[in-house]
Amino acid sequence: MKDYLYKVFNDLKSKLDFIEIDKITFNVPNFKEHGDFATNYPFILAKQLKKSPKEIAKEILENLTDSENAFSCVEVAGNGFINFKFRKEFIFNSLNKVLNEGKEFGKLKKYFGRKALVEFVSANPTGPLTVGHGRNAVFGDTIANLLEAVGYEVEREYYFNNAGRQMRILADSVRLRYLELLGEKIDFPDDYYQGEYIIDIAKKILDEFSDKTRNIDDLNFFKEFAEKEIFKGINKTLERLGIRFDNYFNENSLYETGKIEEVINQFKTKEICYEKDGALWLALTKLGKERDKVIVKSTGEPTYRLPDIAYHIEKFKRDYDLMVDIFGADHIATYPDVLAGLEILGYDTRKVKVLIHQFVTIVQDGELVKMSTRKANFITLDQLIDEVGADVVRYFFLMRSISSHLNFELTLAKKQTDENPVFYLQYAHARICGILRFAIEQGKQPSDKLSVLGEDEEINLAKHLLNFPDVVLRSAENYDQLILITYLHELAELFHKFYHEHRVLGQSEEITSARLALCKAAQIVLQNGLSILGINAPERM
RNA sequence: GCACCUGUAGCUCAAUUGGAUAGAGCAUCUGACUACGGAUCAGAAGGUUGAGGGUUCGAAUCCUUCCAGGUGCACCA
Repeated sequence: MKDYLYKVFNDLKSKLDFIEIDKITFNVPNFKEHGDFATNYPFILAKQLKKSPKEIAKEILENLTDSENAFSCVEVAGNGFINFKFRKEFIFNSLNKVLNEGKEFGKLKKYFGRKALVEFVSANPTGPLTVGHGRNAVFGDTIANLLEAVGYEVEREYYFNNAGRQMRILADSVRLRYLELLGEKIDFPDDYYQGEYIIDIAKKILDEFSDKTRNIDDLNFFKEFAEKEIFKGINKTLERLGIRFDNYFNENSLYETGKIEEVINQFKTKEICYEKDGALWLALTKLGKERDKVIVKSTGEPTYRLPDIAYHIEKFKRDYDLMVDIFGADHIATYPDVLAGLEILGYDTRKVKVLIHQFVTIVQDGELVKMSTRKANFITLDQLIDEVGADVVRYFFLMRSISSHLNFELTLAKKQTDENPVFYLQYAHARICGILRFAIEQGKQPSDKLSVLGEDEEINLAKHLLNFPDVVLRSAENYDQLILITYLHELAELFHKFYHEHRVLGQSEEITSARLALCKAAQIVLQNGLSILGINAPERM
């Protein structure tokens, strides 16, 4: 429907030369008396044309040609809105597009031929994924799905660091637990990894090597073993949520291939860094930033900024049109430095999109569940999936805007009742499947003659279904999964209303067939939408 | 102290990015199947959008000053 509106306004350009298509927006009004779509375009033109919005609206209206006879009513309303109402025949005929395209309905070509990289999770292999990583993982995967839906060729990438102090402590934690299992009396340090999973890894070493590795004091052995085990666990958890990565990028490789050194040299050539107190500083104040930042410590080790910059340069070299980074709120202060560094070196940072999500807290029985990684009393993502299942986990992580804190209500998530919002969507789908199963038993078929329909609930549902591609587009372009979620919720609601008011089966042949087709279309859109969210559309519940 | 995020119905959150009368779910109260799944539907009640000021045809949204909560502010990542 929106396509048609843009087409109509495009035709208008030959008559009214002030029309600029990319400045026009159409939206679904809050009140149905205002029609199916409305535009505020006359208001936008008012200043430029020095006329009242109302006059402009009238002028547009007089020149509009409805070539396909799609509108039942077009009118100027309020002080200059233009409202459009579509004929039901146009709506129901358009619905055949949904049925014909099936799984492809909602897949767009707009960004076809462009490459996107989505980097997310990127947790270092020091322990199982936490609930916080869960939000990052599910959101990142959904953004990747959305970009795919609008035509991008998407790669999912996991960036990790398996060097440095953290990993040494991890390795030594495992070593000590292993020795403990061998009966040695160990004084386990407070600032080591306390988690149960460390003991599990130690047990695996014991199983595999018995006491042969007892006297190994090379931490590398323990490090590699632990890393392998932890990654295995992380991937298993992600797999349960339906998340798979195309690439794993090891930060260490940047050192091995001399990329870090390269970046330093480039900064030096640009004369944008200087030495002070034995450290190398990046002169960000020259770019109008508040303060300079250290890129190489006096110990000779780079700070995180350098590898992060080098990593992004590698991404640029791989020639993506879009690079999305997904971080938790704790990274808020770090990425501006990285972007500044890239800009100094002449990279177009508009291709980098940084999405920051706020933290997750677990609420149980109205009380905050306190979590601390050091004490290892955190809830792992795996435990969460055990408790409520993958679909609920995904939905709960997606149902809030990323800029808001997320209270994961465990008590609510566990409920298999109408209080749990994910079931509302899934139930609508299961219900449709029920009807379609029943129809097959009775030998009824959907037809393509939908325009025999005309009840309010049928029209409302049909119109909503046709908006799906536009919702996918808006959702992807705004990196906002909530637009899609809200849409699907409304869709389920409209279907339930329709279902309640009108029976599908047991009507006249042509009505039953047409309603079956409407159900089928609703099923397609629900499936396609849920699939972008990575949530199952069950046939039975 | 500085930067970023948040503040909307009793609770958890929306609001097509500056649009028309601020909407959902839960909780509360009323109602609705001898037929396709009642995990549903219809209705009631619930609001000075944290507070004040400003910008304009028009503000929950933008600017500004406060108030409250969260996160970060290292030669940690």
